[in-house]
Amino acid sequence: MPLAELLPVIDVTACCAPLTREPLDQNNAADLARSLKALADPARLRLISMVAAHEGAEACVCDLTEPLGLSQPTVSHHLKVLVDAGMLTRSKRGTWAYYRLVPGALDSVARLLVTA
Amino acid sequence: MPLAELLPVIDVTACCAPLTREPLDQNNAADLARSLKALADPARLRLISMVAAHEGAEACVCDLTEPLGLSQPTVSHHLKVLVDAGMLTRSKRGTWAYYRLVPGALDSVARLLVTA
DNA sequence: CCGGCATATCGACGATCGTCGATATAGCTG
DNA sequence: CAGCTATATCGACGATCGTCGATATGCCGG
Repeated sequence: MPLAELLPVIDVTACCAPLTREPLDQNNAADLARSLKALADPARLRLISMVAAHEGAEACVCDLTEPLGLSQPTVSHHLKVLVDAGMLTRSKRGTWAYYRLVPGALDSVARLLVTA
Repeated sequence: MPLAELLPVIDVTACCAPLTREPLDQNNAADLARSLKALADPARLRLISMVAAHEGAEACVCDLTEPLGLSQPTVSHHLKVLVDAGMLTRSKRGTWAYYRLVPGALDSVARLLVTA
């Protein structure tokens, strides 16, 4: 299963009950797994937290490459994975591409995991 | 990075602030990524929800193989991944191995994702 | 002690991932 | 227009993953 098969941008918001509430069917399991897979990488987690922490709650690739310690193509790749997963938005202004958290995206995933 | 490098059983409970609160350092990012990676598979998500939904909140491999539609070795493998990640416990009684949710394990992960 | 069952481990396979350097694209500056 | 800079895409590589069938382990009933 490729990280985000064909469709770009998953709507993480639209889903079901927490996974401990009732048995997950195959489709819901695949959707949630896709979201989790996008998050399940140290570089991407750090990117998310760096974007959130950056002034104005947005950051461009140039802000992220050096502190992350990975090459520019790799950073762009991870950002694309996060955008395709619906976790970040990309807005290009001039030469720069600015990334922001999608409000509620992380929370939707968290809500599906929580047991209470 | 192998799914759970050498140490069995991660203590998911002991960690830091939500990832949007402050920038994650490399170690915390790696730990959280390891937990998420364990969850980021449709079969494993369904196993968790099936265990939670099963009577007595526990289930043995024999209960899970057929509804999941995967071979017995594959199911055992996924269960081991979840045990090593600290999400499930295994207790052997006679010929059977019973798996249970670790209370709070999913919630700890969820707490790290939430932005509010 | 033997046969059968439940489970775990092993070894293999094809598929996917994370990373990089090289290159393409696009916008700004002069 | 020419050159620079920021970013994205491409193609490749080694590593990891999910799956399976075959086999090992461990337990129970006769």
